[in-house]
Amino acid sequence: MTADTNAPVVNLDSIKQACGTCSLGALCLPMGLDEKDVDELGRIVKRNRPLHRGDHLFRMGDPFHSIFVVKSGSVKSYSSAQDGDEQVVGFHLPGEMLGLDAIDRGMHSCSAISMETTAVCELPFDRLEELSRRLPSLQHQIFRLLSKEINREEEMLLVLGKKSAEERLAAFLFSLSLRYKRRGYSDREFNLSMSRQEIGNYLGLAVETVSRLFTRFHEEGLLEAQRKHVHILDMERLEGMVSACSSMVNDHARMC
Amino acid sequence: MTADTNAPVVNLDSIKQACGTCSLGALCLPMGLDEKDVDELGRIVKRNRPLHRGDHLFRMGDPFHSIFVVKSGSVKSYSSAQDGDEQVVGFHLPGEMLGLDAIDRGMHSCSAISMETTAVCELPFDRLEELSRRLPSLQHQIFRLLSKEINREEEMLLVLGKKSAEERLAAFLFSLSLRYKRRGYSDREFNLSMSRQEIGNYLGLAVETVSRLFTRFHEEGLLEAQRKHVHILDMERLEGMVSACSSMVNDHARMC
DNA sequence: CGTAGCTTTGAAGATTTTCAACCTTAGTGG
DNA sequence: CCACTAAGGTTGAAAATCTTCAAAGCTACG
Repeated sequence: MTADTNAPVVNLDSIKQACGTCSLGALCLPMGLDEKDVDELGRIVKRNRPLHRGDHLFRMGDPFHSIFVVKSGSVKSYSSAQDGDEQVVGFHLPGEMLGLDAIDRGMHSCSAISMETTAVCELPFDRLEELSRRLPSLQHQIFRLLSKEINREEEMLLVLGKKSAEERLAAFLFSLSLRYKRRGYSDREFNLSMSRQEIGNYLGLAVETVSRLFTRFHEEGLLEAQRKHVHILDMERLEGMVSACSSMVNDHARMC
Repeated sequence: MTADTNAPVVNLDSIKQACGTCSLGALCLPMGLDEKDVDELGRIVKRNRPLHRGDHLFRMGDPFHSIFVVKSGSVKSYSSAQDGDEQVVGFHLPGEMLGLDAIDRGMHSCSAISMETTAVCELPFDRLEELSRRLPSLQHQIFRLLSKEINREEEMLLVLGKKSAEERLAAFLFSLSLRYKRRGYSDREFNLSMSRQEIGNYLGLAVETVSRLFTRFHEEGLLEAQRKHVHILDMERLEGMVSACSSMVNDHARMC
């Protein structure tokens, strides 16, 4: 099993090109900003030291200062009920943003934990807010970003409210596939950074159900799955299982 | 059965007072805006003719121009999967906002339909955006609004992902109660504007399950329910059933 | 006053969870 | 380098929850 299954298939330049105006390392920048604006935005970005697996980016109740963009690795955001078990709110892959739900109350309403070695950019929100006053296109971009996150969660409501266990897992895998593809990774072969338990906590299913579904998908020739490593064999059928519904094709808020 | 169970218990003035800077009829205005700003905001608000039961405010796919605030009545927003059955995304009561999910793609990603005679204010988003460039506190308010909607939906994810049918209905009723209370209506007695089917489509349950739960709640002395009319008898126990989880206490984005 | 549309109720069925046990793998320390 | 261990993953059987199907009751409205 190769260790770098998730390595880019296309080179960074072509991603940048596809994104329009990208810089700031892995951070995708809003389109519609000129070079000077991008510079200004670049100046407020903080680069933090990398997080290790299990490190918290923030915890529920922490005061809100910044939103974060995943540069590499992956982050899980989750809220936990009194009884201890967690509802995973989202898995954040490189290029995706988190912390947007904290703007309202000025504190984080869910926790975020690194699922592997992860690098993030930190965007202090007060600076971003101030900058967006002067840059209309940035303001618009942030409105869109927030709206995008609302959309993603509305799709998730549809999945949790209407879909069977099978459809949920299919939608989840298809969504992951799409998100990797968009970033130039393989859409057919990747390593999950989350456990079966965490997938269950995301999809509202018991671990055992998730495990059984992986087994069934395997038996049906839909995919090969050895623990974290997933190889999708029949993408069309997978898509068919998903697009019976409107799906889960959105990734998290991204700047482009 | 009185027709005006949902009539305000306190008078309008005291609601205004509680809201801070309220005007524009039933529309609550952002706090932190001075009178001049409020005037400016007031000038961009369009007042539409009232909607009748069954009128669409917008449909999925419609181009996005405005966000809406419910002044009186109630609106259901829903997305429908290919197979026809709908997932209710939210019920919008007076003072609550809808249409925020359309900003990202420039078109509505769900439909909104009036559940009874309803009055709404229309806020053209381009004007709002332009105005918020000049009014930092308005900009901040809109960021918060969008974030609040993300929060509400994250709570809903927790409900759909982790809660039993009983807990879901309890959370729903408790949430309604709280939202009515905040606006000066009775929190113990109100008329539902949605059918059992629509409640089911919101909570991810079959109609029959919803109906049976109402019956059970009635038998247990939790409430009296005659079709649309609900009288909560044991608020503490209801709250207990809900706060076992973190609940569904948020209403939709509101300006104050 | 009749009818259509909601609501309720019962019984059977399906899906998913729970409980319990066992298997596999990665990591640890001898 | 190997054995051990803990954590994660899988599997089976029983149980619970919820849905589906079918039918009947109620009520609002024309």
